[in-house]
This record gives sequence, C-alpha cells and structure tokens, in this order.
Amino acid sequence: MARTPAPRGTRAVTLSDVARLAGVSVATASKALNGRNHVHPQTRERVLEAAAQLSFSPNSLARGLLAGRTGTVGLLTSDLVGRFSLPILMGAEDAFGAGQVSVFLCDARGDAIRERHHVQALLSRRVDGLIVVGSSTDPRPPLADAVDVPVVYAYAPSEAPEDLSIVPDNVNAGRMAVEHLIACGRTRIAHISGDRQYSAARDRAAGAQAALDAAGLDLVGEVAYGAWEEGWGRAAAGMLLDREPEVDAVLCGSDQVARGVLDTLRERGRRVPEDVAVMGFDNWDVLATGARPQLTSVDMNLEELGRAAARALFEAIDAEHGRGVHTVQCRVVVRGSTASAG
Amino acid sequence: MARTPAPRGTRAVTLSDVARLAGVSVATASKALNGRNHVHPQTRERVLEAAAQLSFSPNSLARGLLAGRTGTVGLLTSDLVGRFSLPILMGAEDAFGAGQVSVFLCDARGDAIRERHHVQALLSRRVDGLIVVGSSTDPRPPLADAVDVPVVYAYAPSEAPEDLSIVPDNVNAGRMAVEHLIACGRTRIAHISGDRQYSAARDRAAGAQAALDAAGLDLVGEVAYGAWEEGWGRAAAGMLLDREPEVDAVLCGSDQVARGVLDTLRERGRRVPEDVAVMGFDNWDVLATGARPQLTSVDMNLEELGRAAARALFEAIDAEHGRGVHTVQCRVVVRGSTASAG
DNA sequence: GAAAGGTCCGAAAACCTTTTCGGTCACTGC
DNA sequence: GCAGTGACCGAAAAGGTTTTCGGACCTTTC
Repeated sequence: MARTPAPRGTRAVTLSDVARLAGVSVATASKALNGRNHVHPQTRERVLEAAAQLSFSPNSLARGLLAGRTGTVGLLTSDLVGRFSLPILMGAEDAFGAGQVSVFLCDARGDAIRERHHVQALLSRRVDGLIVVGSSTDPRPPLADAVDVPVVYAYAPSEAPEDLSIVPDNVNAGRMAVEHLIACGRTRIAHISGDRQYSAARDRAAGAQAALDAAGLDLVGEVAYGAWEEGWGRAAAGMLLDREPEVDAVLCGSDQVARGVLDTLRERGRRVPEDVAVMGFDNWDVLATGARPQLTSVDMNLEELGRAAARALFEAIDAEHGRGVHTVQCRVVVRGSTASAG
Repeated sequence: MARTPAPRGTRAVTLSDVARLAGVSVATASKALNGRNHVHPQTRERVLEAAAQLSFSPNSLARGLLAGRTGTVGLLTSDLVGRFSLPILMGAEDAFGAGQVSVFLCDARGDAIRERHHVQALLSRRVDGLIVVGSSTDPRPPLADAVDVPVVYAYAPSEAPEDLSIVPDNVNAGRMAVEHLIACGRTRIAHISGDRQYSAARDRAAGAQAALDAAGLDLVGEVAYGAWEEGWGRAAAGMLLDREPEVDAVLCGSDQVARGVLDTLRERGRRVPEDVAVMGFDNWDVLATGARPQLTSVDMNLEELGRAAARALFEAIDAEHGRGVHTVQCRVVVRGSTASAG
C-alpha cells in the first residue's frame, strides 16, 4: 500500500510541471492529455507517463473558467430531513454521476432567505443548472432571483407555468391503487388519508374516486383526512369499523397511516388480507416490510423522478428549456396485505 | 416581482463591466467590493451601485483559482439511502452553511471504484477538504488515493490510526441505556439486538454489560443477536418470554427491533411500561413516536456528529490535522415505554 | 516655493488550462 | 537543389479575479 501521506502545503502539481518533466510545452502536454491530434504518439506517451508519475489532476477551476462551463449543478432542497427529498437526490446524483457532473447540495430548511443565499452562492460558483426539490407536492413560488441557468423543479412544482416541473402523478396513483383493490375482489373500499392541506392527499383521493366511479362503486364513508401518523391511522380505523363494519378494503394515505390501520384491525379481530385488504402509500421500506402482513404500497418512483429531473436539466443545458409540469408515474408494489380475496 | 426571465446566452457580467460602469479600474472595483481600504467612500459607493445595478456576482472559479482555496468541501458517503448518512450530512451542511462553504455531495454506493472516481473528481475541483461518511460504525479502509487535503471520517472510522475519525460512542450509549432502565427501577433486563456482525451491536452490548456489572446485576438470558428488523424483534421477544418470563425490561438494538418487541409484548398481554419497559436505539422518529406507547430510545446525535466532523475539517484546513478516533456522546430520549416502575 | 507625507487610483502580474495560429523540420517529387 | 507538403510542436492569448506596487494628486510644513 503505497499510500503516501498527504503532502500538505505543497503546491498542487500543474500542467507546467508535467510539461517540464516530459520535456514539452504546456500546449503539447494539454493536447496529449486531452487526446487531441497533432501529437506524436511517442510524445503523448512521455506526457502521460509524466502526468502519472506526478499524479497530475487538472484544475477544474481553470478549465471551467475558460470553457464557461463547470460541469457542476446545484441541488437545492427545502428539507433534507424529510424522506422525500433523499431518493430524488439519489436519483439525480445517479443520473449525473455517470458523466462528469458534480452536485452541490444545499438545504434551505424551508427558509426563503436561506434559499436566496444558497442560490447566490451556487450562481457565483457558476453551476450549469439547478434542481429545486420541494418537500411536498404542493406548488411552491419560483426562485426569487433572476437565474441565468436552467432550473428544474422536482416533486414540488413551481407556481410559474413557464417553469419546468417534474412531479409524481398522485391522481393516477390513487386510481391505480383502487384498481388494484378492485382487482383483488374488493368492493367496499374506504379511504383514510393524511392532512387535507396536502395536495398529495387530495389528489390521491380524487384518483381513487375516479377509479371507483369507473367501476360503478361508491366509497365506503367519506374520505377520512387527518394526519400523516400511525396514531391517526389507528383512531380513524376504529371509527371506520364502528360506522362501516362491512368494509373489506382500506386505502391509506401513507404507510404510516396504514400501519396504524393494521394495528386496529388486528385488535378488532379482522384478518388482513382475508377480511380486509390494506394498502399504503410511499412504499417506505422499513414500514412496509416490517408490517404484519407486509404492506402493499404505492411507490412514487422518486429515484426515477430524480433521474428524470437530472435528464431534463441536461437537455435544458444543452438545448432548449422545457416548460410546464411533467409527471412521473407511480407503481403498486404488491405485498401480503392485499392478497386476492379467497 | 421583477423576476426577469433567464437571459440565456448572455455573457455573465464581470468585474470589468462593473468597473466600466462605475468609471474606475477593475482593481479599484475589486477593492471597493471587498471592503479593502484605500478606496474613497464616494468611489466605493459608485462601485457598489454599479454592481447592484448589473446584479454582479463574482466568479468563484477565478477567485478560487487565484486564492488556491475554493470554499468547497466534498462529502463522500457510501450509502445515501441509509438513514445514518443523512443526519450527518445535514449537520455538516449546517455547520458549513453558516459560512461561505459549499458542499459537493457524492454517493459511492459502497463501491470502491466509484469512490475513487468521486475522489478524483473532487480533487480536480480543488475541494478544500473531504468528509467521508460510512454506512455503519465498522472501520473502513482509508481512501485509496493520496489526497493532499484534510480528510475527516465520520460514523465509520478509518482503519488507519493516523487518520481523523469521528464516531458515536456506542459503548457508552449501551451503558447509558441500561443505567436509565435501572433508574426506572428495573432489575431483570434482557437485550435483544441486531446483526452481531455490526460493531454497533457488539459495542452497545458491551456497554450494557458494563452498566449491569457496575450495578451488580446480571443480564437476563444471553444477548439475542439477529437482524435489524421488526420481525426479529417479534420472534426474539417471543422466545425471551418463553424462557425468561420474569423479565421486566428489554433493551433493543434498534427501534425497529423494539417495535417488534412491543408487538409481541402486547399480544402476550404484558403491559408496557408497567410490566416490561422497552427501549430502542437510533431514535428514529417515525418509529419511536408512532409506537404504543411511544418509545424511549437512544439518540446517536448524528447531526451533532456531522457538525463535529465539519468543525474538525475546518480546523484541519486552517491549522493542524488532528488524528485518531474521537467520539460524540449519545443521549437517551425518554418516552412512554420506560416510565418509572410504579 | 519646495520637500515631505498622505490618500487614492490604476497597470500589471499571477492563478492554470485550452485553443489558435504560426513556426520548424523532414521528406517528397521534380 | 528547391518548392511544396505534412506532421508536429510552442508561443501567446483568453478567461475573471485579487494583490502588489508605482504613480498621481493634494495637503502640510519649513
């Protein structure tokens, strides 16, 4: 292991050093290293050898300064702590990582001032583009500053219609969920969701209703809006069973809610999925696979959403900037809690 | 709302533009904007005005090229998907964010090749330092490449003792956990943990044993190592109750395990916390607060760990590089599952 | 009135890389 | 032997900022 200790303080090795060692000019060294033509193979070899020997690493700053492009993008999120930003971020990092692009990560903590601060910092670092990741699917105001690089909004769309936004298709997700339950033979379907303030909750309910309408079914009871918590799931399930004992499926607004619903069903002696099928949203692995039985859930494909945002940004950097709100489809991940009715 | 549309293609405004508009030289403009002395107040005012009018944003690339410092650091994580990297990352971002430092985020996906690739990219971007975040507390090999900037290892320590690592103090955490249970009046304490391969599991068990020894108590049964899953918690709790029915407290290796234990206890008719106290590890909010009763848990203070890593990196950049493994203390977050024995 | 001193400003170098363009050299064909 | 032709290499500029240092100008003092 020839792991040389960090030679702190030593000036970084530059192209001139390589050129000197190889006995050529910097111009030739540059061309040799970058695979430009008009360099004698033997010369190129000498340069490469010298570069390897000095473990030369070209200074991206100088390169970026000259090229007007830095190969960096900014990822601006509102709440890193939330579990939605992260997969998106991963997907984006993934899509960029293949190429030569590095990602600046900034968390605005939901604070507009901090957001502006971060945007300024990113612009001064001359990022080639910006992805703005929201913490919910509710539309958010566009960036306050005039930005001369392309911007893609992910998860939370921009309120400005001329901006490009990429969001999960929650309406269709609700539809798919109910269709799955119907395919499992369920006809008396209830919906316990989270906070009504969230467009995600309303959109999913709307999609669910659409699927019910299409099948000529009615929702059992009203949509029970509450909180995105297990406790709410437990409480709401209790009320539901009291009022609508004949229910045979519960679509839940999130996996947390579903976990609560599962708990109450178990305590009330209802078997899942035999008596009642339960379905969650988000496909949060730790909750879905830890449940008894394991929880069928709708996955929002957030990583794919992140990748899509990254791809869109690429296109916007190289060519024309897209507009409007684009959606990424969700998918149903079937587990034990919605086995077909026997 | 003077949100001008992105003027794509327009060359970015430079200091020369500002200087020209203000009727001074670039040197003077630079000094005026950077608060250097030897600039007439009136001149400075003119320059500031011009800069504001053009919404000038200094080019960090040029600045970094000259200064030899970029004000950027690299954050290299092995698994962004895991829930441990994220709070650390947030803490680091937090500590940096106050200043003028931006963070490059890279996820190596646990792949050594990808890691080297990322390190090279970061070095070519001339980061001022590097934080390497592991996915478990098990020691990891040091970076493969010779790196001429300071490196701080967070969560997973480096195997090389001359490196600087910052990790949670799991041994002491296990001790604190048992001390808390004893303080709650428990004396027949069992320990159900996760995968024995993880040093975190072994360290916590060691600390727990130390606290028991100090109190003159014995562990009820053996440490039950298994998996970091709810299912294991349920199964292990069942076996525990069969073999050691007199147990009055269960220390769990993670919140997931604890959730499983809570489930089994409830089904077996044991009241929590009256009959049996339950305690988790990680203080994973969604699991701990969703539980019935809410779960007492040991918080590893990962955000603080991230901040500590960032601070250590700062110091290493400005001054001398620290060495060895440093620990960040954990803390017990008390909730309903360990109320004092009545 | 001249020297001294102080205040403010600008020219130029430096940071490192890429690219353009002109120059050198060897070789070919007459 | 000489023009012509490639092949290869190097000088220099460009990119935007900071810093140094010299110069210009004004005020003060003898």
